[in-house]
Formats: sequence, C-alpha cells, structure tokens
Amino acid sequence: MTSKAAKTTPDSLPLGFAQHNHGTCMSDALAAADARCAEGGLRFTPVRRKVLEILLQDHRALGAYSILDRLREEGFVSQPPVAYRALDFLVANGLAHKIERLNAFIACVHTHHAHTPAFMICRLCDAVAEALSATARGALHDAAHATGFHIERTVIEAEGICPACTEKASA
Amino acid sequence: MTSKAAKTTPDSLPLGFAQHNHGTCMSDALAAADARCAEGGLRFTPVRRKVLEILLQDHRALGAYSILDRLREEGFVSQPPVAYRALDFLVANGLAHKIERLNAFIACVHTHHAHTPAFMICRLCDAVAEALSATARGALHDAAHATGFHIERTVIEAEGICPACTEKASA
DNA sequence: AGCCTCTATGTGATTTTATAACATTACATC
DNA sequence: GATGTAATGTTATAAAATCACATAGAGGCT
Repeated sequence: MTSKAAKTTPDSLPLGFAQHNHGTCMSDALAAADARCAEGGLRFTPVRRKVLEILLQDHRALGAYSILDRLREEGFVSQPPVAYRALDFLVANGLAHKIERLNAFIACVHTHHAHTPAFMICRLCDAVAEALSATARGALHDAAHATGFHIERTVIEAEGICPACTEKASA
Repeated sequence: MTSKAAKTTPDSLPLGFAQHNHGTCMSDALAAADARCAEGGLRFTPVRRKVLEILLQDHRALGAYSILDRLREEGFVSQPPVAYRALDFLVANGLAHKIERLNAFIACVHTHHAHTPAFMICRLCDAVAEALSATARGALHDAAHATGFHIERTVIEAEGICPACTEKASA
C-alpha cells in the first residue's frame, strides 16, 4: 500500500488500483453528495442519485449507454438525455468526472476537497485511478499564465498499464 | 528553445495564439513530415499528405468529418474510414494530435522533437495552442511512477480563454 | 388555496463521431 | 511475374451526444 512515505491515508493513494472498502467509500460519497447539494441548494433527485450510485458501485469508468442500461434495469426511464442530464449535473457539481479519452464517466473519490482531477487509465484491465494532481496542475497553470491564457478546466489523463497488470505480464 | 527568457523564437510560444507565417510553418511541417517518413520507412501517401495539409492550412482543430468534406472538395474519396485511417497514421507518427476534449485533430507544430503534447483550448474562438509540456508531463510521470503505473501516452488539455479573447472581453 | 416561474423530466428523432467487415489495389522483393 | 504485406475503396453499422418540444414538480408570492 505504501508508496514511499509511512503515512497511508486513503486519499493519498490513487483509488482504483488499491483495494478498499467499497461499502464505506460508497456511503461516504453519497453522504458527501447529499451534504454538498443541501449546502448549495441543489436538487439531488432520484435519477441523479441513482446514476451516482451506479458509478460508485462499479467504481470504474462507464459509458453513458452502460449507465442507461443500468437505469433501465432499475426501472428508470432510459432515453439518452436522461442519463446525459444526470451526468451533466454530477460533473458540473464535482460529484463525477468525465474521462475524455474513454468517453466515459466515473464517480469522484475526492468529493471533500476541490481539486483538478488527473487520471491513470489501464489499457489492459480498464481500471481508472483518480490521482491528486496538485503538481501537474500547477505546472500547466504556470505555463498557461505565462502566455496569458485563462484556464477554466483541465483534462489530465495518462494511459498505460497499472501495477497489477504489469505484475501479471512479468509473471 | 528558451521558454521564458527575452528570446522569443516561434516555437517557444504556444503556436496558435501567436501570429506567425503560415506559409513557412506549413512548408516546414510538410518537409519535416517527409523527412520523418523517409527516415522511418513510412509511406507518406497522397491522402495522408493531403490530410496533413488540410490540418496545417486551418491551423486549428478539425473534426474528422470536416476533414472528410475538405477531402471531397479536393477530389479524394470521402468515406469515413479514409479520413480516420489517415488521421491514425498521422497521430501514430507524431505528425498530428487528437484533442480528446473536442474529438478533433490538429497538426503538430513541434515535429522536430519528441514531446508529450499539451494543449490550451479557447472556448470562445476555438483556437487551440500546443504548448511544450515538459513540466506538466514530468509531474504526472512522477506521480504515476510512485504508484507503479506505467505511462504510455498522456492527454493534457486545458480549456479556457485565450489572450486575444480575454482582451476583447475586457475592452 | 391559486398562480406563476423556474427547473427537471419524458420522449422521439436526429446528428455527430467512429468502427467493422470485406473486397480490391499498389508496392516491394524475391 | 508470383507472393506477401500494406494501403485503399466501399457498404453498413455502431456508439456517443444533442435537439426539440411536451409535460410535470418544486418553490415563491399574493
């Protein structure tokens, strides 16, 4: 678990590659979502909540149409705009992120602090880990500032092979 | 290749926001492409060259179907796979990049050195600038290395407002 | 309550982006 | 000039995203 330091708080690791307690991570995230919506006067409606639950359950990047299928299974209406609207809401409010490289969505695992997400995508097992990206973001921001560009949103995604798959391959 | 010093060679700036000589930039890029293909034993076929020319002419991100339209105008065959295959070739060989955020493609302006591209996308005028991203890339790489993730490719894109549009807005 | 307004949802169709599958042609080299 | 490989032509379809417009709910106001 430890990558370099002795301290290993859950969110100092890129969740997604590490084992963790899905139950608590899911209920934590839902609680955080409830709190944020209440605080911001946002309506955390049934479809929105269900979409977030679906994303949290899988804990991986899901395409809008996979989500739509899951919604249908759960008895929700299943036209594309339903899923896209819910996803737009979640993304706009920091409860989920879009992985541009995959045209897919993933629940945010760092809901408790504002952040610029960065992802690592394993091309073998499709796992996606969200890393804290203060450093990468800072560097980009500096470069942009030097040219007078005002950043509103960043997409930082690395594609490659995760630790587990690397191990499997060499075994 | 100074990035902040007084010297301002064309490629120390994020091309795309800065004015520059399209003619030479285009012929330079085509010459570089010729050289690279010759060197690597790659076939720089008419469609591939034409697609690169189209991208260089516009000097902005173009969707595959826009490129297809342009190809058609120039008398090329115009089924989607034609454009996608040419684009795949250009991207695979570093002559063009895909902007994931826009599902669009842009000619590479740093063909002479290997690099991990980073882009700044203006949401007002749609200009896209390619920046040198040694720093941002380094930070991401360090983070990945710490967790054992092996990066093969990175997507680094910032969306916001370019210098020109910022100025226009405040004027 | 009743009314108004704004937001969210339901629904069908369409647009945009990308790939599958398979036939044909061009090029290299022996 | 046969043969293998890479590139192109062509049709069809899949996958992702949005448009447009109708309906329903929540909250404020009198």
